[in-house]
Amino acid sequence: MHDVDELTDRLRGEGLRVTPQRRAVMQYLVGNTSHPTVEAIFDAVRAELPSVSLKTVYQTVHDLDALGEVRLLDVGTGAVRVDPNVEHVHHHLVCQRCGAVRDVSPEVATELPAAQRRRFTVTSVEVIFRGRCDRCAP
Amino acid sequence: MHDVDELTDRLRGEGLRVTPQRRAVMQYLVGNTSHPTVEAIFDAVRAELPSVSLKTVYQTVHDLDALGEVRLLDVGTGAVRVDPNVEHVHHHLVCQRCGAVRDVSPEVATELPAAQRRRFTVTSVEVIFRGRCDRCAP
DNA sequence: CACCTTATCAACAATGATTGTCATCTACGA
DNA sequence: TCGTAGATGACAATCATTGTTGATAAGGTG
Ligand SMILES: [Mn+2]
Ligand SMILES: [Mn+2]
Ligand SMILES: [Zn+2]
Ligand SMILES: [Zn+2]
Repeated sequence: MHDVDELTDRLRGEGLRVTPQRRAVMQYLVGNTSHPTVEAIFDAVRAELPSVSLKTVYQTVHDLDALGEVRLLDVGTGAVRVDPNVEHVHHHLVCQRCGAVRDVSPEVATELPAAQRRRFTVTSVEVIFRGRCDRCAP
Repeated sequence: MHDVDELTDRLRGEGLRVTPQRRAVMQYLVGNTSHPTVEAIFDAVRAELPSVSLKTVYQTVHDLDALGEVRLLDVGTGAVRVDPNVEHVHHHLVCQRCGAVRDVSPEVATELPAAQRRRFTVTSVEVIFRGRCDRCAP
């Protein structure tokens, strides 16, 4: 994800307007590695802008997704997770107790077996390791 | 997944009762490779038993899941998919156009990189290949 | 085989995440 | 500065799923 200034330019370049709400969402996401839910972003932004609505956060997150500045992940924790790390291909660790999501480098080989490669055009591969994070280990 | 007779025994063994509705759900799932949604099972069963309720199908599917006779997959298509193939470890192809889900043999190496293996206890790995199935290819 | 207990049934309401509607407001290019 | 496309926020609606409940029926027991 780019920094807020560049994101501002990109939004305007698409004919979209840059509002304090959008700026606050972007600021919160830049460099964030926690894979927050929309709700979590909402709570963070509300600390600055108490009147912001959840709908606006959804809106902004979707616009950033359309620009390719974030990715929206469904890792099975109930709500979509927002991932600003779009620069590096990577996979995810999901703690099934606390819901924490962490990045995994893509050393894992994820080629579709040749037999099926002819009958399916793969556009993306998602690998999710589920288990317990160190803080939640028994 | 076992056959209907064995499933019947297993349910009774758990003190659960075997009803025509449950039998119909099980019959539909045995050998089914389509990864149906609960709604799809509901529609199929309703053809035989018009009075069956969606809740009952959810109920049955959850009981079968608790028995380990099916697995409930969230592959990001909106509704849970029911997978009676619990015998073989495998991963999934998901067509992003029609929602079809197909099995992939687990030839893919899915070991967590050593660096992170110490800080996370993996209990399951899910690999989802997304793209276009042959019927939906442009 | 009839009884009794208790799980199941089906209708209905409720949930939680997300999206749609719409009247009002505002950013920003002209 | 102005006009307007676009954003905002309050609110209702959606969709998959779960909770509740009175009525029903399975099946172990005698
Ligand atoms: Mn990530
Ligand atoms: Mn499968
Ligand atoms: Zn954890
Ligand atoms: Zn398809």
